[in-house]
Amino acid sequence: MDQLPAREIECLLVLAGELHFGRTAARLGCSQSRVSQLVAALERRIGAKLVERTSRRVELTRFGAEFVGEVGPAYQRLVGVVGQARERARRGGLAEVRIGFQGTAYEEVIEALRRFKLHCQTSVVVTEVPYGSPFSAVLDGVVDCAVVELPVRDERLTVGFSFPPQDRLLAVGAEHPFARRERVDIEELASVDLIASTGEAPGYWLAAQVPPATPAGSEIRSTAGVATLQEGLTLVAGSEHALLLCRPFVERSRRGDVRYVPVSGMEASSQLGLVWRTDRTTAQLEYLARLLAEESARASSTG
Amino acid sequence: MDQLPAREIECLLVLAGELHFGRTAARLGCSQSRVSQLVAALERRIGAKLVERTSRRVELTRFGAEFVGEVGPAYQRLVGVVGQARERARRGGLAEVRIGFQGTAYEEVIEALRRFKLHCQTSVVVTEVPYGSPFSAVLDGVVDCAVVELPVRDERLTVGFSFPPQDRLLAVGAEHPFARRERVDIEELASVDLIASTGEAPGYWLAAQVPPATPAGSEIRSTAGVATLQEGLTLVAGSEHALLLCRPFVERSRRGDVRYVPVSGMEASSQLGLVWRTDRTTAQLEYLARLLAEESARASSTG
DNA sequence: ATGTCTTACGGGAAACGTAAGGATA
DNA sequence: TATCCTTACGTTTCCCGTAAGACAT
Repeated sequence: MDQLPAREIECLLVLAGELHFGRTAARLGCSQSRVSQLVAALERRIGAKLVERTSRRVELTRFGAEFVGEVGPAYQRLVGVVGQARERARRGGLAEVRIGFQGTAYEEVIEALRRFKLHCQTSVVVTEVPYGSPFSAVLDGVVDCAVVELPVRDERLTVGFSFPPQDRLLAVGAEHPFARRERVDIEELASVDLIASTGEAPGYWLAAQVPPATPAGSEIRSTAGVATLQEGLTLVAGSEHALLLCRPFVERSRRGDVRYVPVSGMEASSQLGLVWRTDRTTAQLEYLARLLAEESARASSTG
Repeated sequence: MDQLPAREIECLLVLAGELHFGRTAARLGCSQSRVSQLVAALERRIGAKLVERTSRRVELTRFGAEFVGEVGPAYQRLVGVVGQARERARRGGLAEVRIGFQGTAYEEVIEALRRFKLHCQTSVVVTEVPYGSPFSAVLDGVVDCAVVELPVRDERLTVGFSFPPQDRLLAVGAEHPFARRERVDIEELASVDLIASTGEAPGYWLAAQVPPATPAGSEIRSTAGVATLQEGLTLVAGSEHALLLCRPFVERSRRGDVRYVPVSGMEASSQLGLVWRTDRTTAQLEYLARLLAEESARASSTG
């Protein structure tokens, strides 16, 4: 099987419209004889006369007309696809951007995505990434970027934007000793059993989410692990375990059988950020980061 | 706008499947370095990295994967269309054959068409051509061939097959002097007013359908013309005009207000034939002619 | 005679392979 | 070191334009 004769097809399609070798040559930007050669070559390749031509008249054969009718759309489609790809590349973007989220998305993120889709003319696919493995999906290329809990210390990952830090609350069951407290001190965490995340997250990240010790050095117990925060809440509701949560998540998932207690000394200890693979940095992702920054600034000034 | 990079696209598609330059080169029948060059050229042309490659690992970029997903189907479709055209050309046929009929088609013609469609894998479009202009549609290329009344004396037209000659009957109104006759002699046509065909048919053809004189030399009047035979019958029914018809047509269109009288001396004077443009003779049309011959022979032997 | 398509032919670009280079495991 | 992709460079192909030829009006 030999090569697709793109030039010859292009030539035939133009000739089918012009029915004149000279004008066809002009539109193609080549010599008239070249048109003759191309058409002849295509006819040889196909094995049938496509164009009926005397020195005075040019018209398509019935076979040629049929061929043009079939090849034309297919050819135009292929040209269009390549052209669109060029265009997208010029604007540095993908046609479909897949974004992962840990838990749920802020309102300002939703608004940023709306503007992003509009401006970049891309479709956005939102996926939830496991709470315990925030980076795997990004590193594996399952998503193009993700909004995840920081910190990220990985050469392969870039943090395009960091949201303002948020407070952390301690979630405990209604029967828990801390359930009625207005506030607990961070050193008091030594007396609870914190729920950890199970997953492929690196140690430094897990330690940031579930501190292994208080600032004073007392060890913090952790005998249970969960894959998602919802699982964690369910576990909290019916046990002595406790769970550290950021404020935005708490506001989105209050439930009656769980109490949320501020922790003194942990103010502004939770921070979300937009992360992507460093080797897949694109203008498009950087633009998304900028949009998030704008929307975040707007939200903090009006809210 | 420059050329469609068919080779580069083909190469990328194979590489997307193999994820290995060496195997891709083997499948393409070219050198490994050529694969590298082609991919690099395509990336330069598109303006984006399509393939992530180290000396140890080859994988598509997200952008590349998207591009392959779009280009692949379009490319395969175009290749397929060209290939199908080649195949059709090899078997010498059209994908859609348009056949014209004067009046209606015989049963044996229908059967021949059925076999034709099956064997040549073509679709058949049946059109009615004006009775008075049987050749125009063929010459203009509106139909690829036509079953029409002979004779045809035209260099530009080929008669692929002639049906057996059929008798002609004289159609007259119920009140016409000949209405109750068992038979009329051809010389008696001098006393009727024959309906002629209006259209672009050549003189010799019109004369054959509506003789201007009897064999003995008496002139035959003709003061009215119609475009179709149905019009002619309607005219006959309510006037003194008469109309010459072939027997198959009479059998298919009897009406109560018209009488059909055999004409002595005009036996076997009507003949249908399959006609096409000489300069568009194809094996496919010749095959259709052969099928008609077979079916015609079968019909005359069994009927 | 003029406009139009085809054929012949030569120059030059680019398609391609070989071989050397460089990176990774 | 072995594998595998890239780069450099020379060869060959064939792309393409010029010019002459053929044909119809």
